[in-house]
Amino acid sequence: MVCGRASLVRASRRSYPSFSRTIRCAPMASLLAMALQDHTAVSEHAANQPSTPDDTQAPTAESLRELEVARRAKLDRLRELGVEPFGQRIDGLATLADARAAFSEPVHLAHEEAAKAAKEGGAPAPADSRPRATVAGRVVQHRDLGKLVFVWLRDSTGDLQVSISKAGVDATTFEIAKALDYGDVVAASGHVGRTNRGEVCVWADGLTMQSKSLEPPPSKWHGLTDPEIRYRRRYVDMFATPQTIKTFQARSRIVSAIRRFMESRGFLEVETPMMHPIAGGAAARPFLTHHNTLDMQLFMRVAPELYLKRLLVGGMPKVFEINRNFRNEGVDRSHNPEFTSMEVYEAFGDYGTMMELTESLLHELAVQAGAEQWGGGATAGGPTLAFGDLSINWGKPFVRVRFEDLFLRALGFPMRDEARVRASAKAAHIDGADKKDHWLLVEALFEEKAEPLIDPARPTFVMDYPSAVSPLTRPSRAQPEIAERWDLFVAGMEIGPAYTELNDPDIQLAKFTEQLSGADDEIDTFRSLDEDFLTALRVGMPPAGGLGLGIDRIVMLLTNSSTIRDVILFPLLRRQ
RNA sequence: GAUCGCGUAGCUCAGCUGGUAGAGCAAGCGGCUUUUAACCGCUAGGUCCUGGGUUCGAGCCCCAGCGCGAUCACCA
Repeated sequence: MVCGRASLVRASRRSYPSFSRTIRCAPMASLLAMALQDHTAVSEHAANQPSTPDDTQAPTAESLRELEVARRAKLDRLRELGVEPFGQRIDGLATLADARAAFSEPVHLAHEEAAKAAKEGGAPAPADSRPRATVAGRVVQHRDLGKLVFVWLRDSTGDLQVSISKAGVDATTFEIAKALDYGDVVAASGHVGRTNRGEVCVWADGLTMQSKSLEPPPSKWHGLTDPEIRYRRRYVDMFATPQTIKTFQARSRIVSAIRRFMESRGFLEVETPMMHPIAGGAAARPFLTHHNTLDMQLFMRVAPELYLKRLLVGGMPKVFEINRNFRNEGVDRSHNPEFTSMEVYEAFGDYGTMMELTESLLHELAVQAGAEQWGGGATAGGPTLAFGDLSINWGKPFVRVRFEDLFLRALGFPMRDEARVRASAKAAHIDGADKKDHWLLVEALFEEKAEPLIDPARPTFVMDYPSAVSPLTRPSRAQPEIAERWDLFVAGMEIGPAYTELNDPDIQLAKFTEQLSGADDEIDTFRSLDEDFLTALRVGMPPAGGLGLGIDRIVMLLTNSSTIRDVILFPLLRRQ
C-alpha cells in the first residue's frame, strides 16, 4: 500500500462545516511592502533633510513616510535624552499573566487605607506593601490623560495595564511614557495594584523603551482582518490577533502530547530523509531539487513510508515520525504544499491495532482540549468540541462502518451487483461510466453517494475497502476481495488512513510494476521502482500495521480553525 | 487550471443612477492625575490594485493583468 498515503491530503468536498468568523478582504499589502522597501530612503530623509520639491515620490510613499517620520522623530528625541531605544537583557521579568496573578485585593486595600490615613494625619507615606513586578510587552493601547498615562502591554500570556503618573517617575521617564506609540516594546517595574475602576495594573516607578517600533501598526481595535497580510506578515498578526498565538501554543502542546502518547505506548521517534533520490511512498507529485556537488536530482519527500518500513526490517518494532511532507498539488482550506504528518509502524500489528491506537490518541487529545489545556479556541466540556457550526463528539468508540455496508445503505444495492453499479454510475454522470472497471465505478459512487452519509460530527472509520481499489494493501485472508484498510473521516475531512502492510516481496514487486505501468505520463516522469526497498522486503519485514495522520488537520479540529493556514505559521503564498 | 467574489487614507470600513473622495481609529499640535474602543478642540493624510477602453466626465461601466478569498478540478 505504498501509495496509500496520497489520500492523506484529500478532503471530502461535501460536509465541510461553515465558520461564523468570516474574514473580509482589504488591501494595503502593497503599501506595507512599499514601506519596507522604502525603509532606508525614509530614514535618510527623515533624519536630517527637509523635504524638497525635488524628492518626488509616489504619494503613497509620502503619506506613509509621515507616520514613520513621526516615530523616527521620537527615536531621535529618546537619544537626545540619553536613552537607548533598543534595550538590553533584563533579568527577573514576570509574564503579564504572572504579574496580574500577583495582585491581591486585601493587600491593595490595606495599602490604600494606610496611604490615606498617613496623608490625613500629615505623616509621610508608608512603605508600599503591594507586590512588585518587572514586566515587558508590546504597547497595544495608550491613553494620555495629561499627568497620568495608561498603557496596555501585551505578551504571549495576555494583556496588562501599566499606569504611569507624573508624580511617580522622573521627568525623562514621564516624557517617554507620554510619547509611546502603539507597537513599541517597553519594560516597566512597579507595584501591582489596581485603578479606581478595578483594572489590575502595574503602578510604574520605572519605564524603559526596549524597542522603538517604526512601522505603522494595524488598527488597535479591529486588528488585522485581511488574511493576506495576516499570513504574509505573521509577526504583526501575532500581536494584533491574540488568538493567533493561542492557536500556535495549542499546536505545540498538541504535538508534544502526541509524542508523549506514542512514547507511552513504546514507540520510538525517528527521523528519516526528507530529500529522496527516488520519489516513493505516495503517488503525489513531488517537488524537485538538486545536490550540486553530487550532481544529483533529489525529490522532496512525499511520504516517509519506505524508509520507516526499512526500520521494521532492521529490527525496530515500533516507530513513528512526525515531520513534513511536500506535495506539488493544489492549495485550499485543507491543503498546504508542505504539511506535517505522523506515520506509525508497528511490527506484528495490523489495521486493527492502528485503529485502537488512533482512537485512543485522538480521544485523549480531545479530552485535554476539552479541559482547555491547549489554550486555543477549544471549548470546555470534555470530548465534545466545537468546529465551525459543528459540535464534534470525540467520545469512544468512534463510529465504525464497513465500506460495503455504507455502500449498500447509500445506493440501495450491493457493491458486487455489476449491472446496477454501472447503471447507477451512468445515472450519476460519472466519467467513463460505460467503460471503466466495475470497482472503479464502485469507488466513484461511494465517494459521490456514501461519503456524504458519514456524520461529520462523529469521527468515523470507514473500513474494509475493496481490494481492487486498494492495490497496495494486504487483502483479508478470509475475504481476499476486501483490503485491510481504513480511512478516518472527521468533519468531512480525511484525517488519515491505516493499513495492514504488505510484506511479501514478490507481491509487492508485482503491484509496484502494475502500478508503474498504469501511471500517466506526468506521474511517470518522477516515478521509478525503489529496488532497494524491495531488497529490504526480501531480507524480510515482519507483518505490520501502518498509519498516517494529518497533524495539521488534527490541530484544526482541536483549535476550531477553519483553514489549514491558521495552523501553519508561514503558509505558502504566491510571490507578490 | 476553471468559475465567482473582493481590492478606496497606516488600520477598519462607507461611497447614490457615472458628476470635484468620506467616517472612525491611528498620526501631528493643544487640553486633561483613575482611563476601559477614554474624552474635547484644531491640523494633516488618497495614482480609489495595475494597464487599456467607453464617456463631456470613471472609485463606479467594459477588457486584460496582478494579489487574496470561496467553490470546483488536481490530490491513483
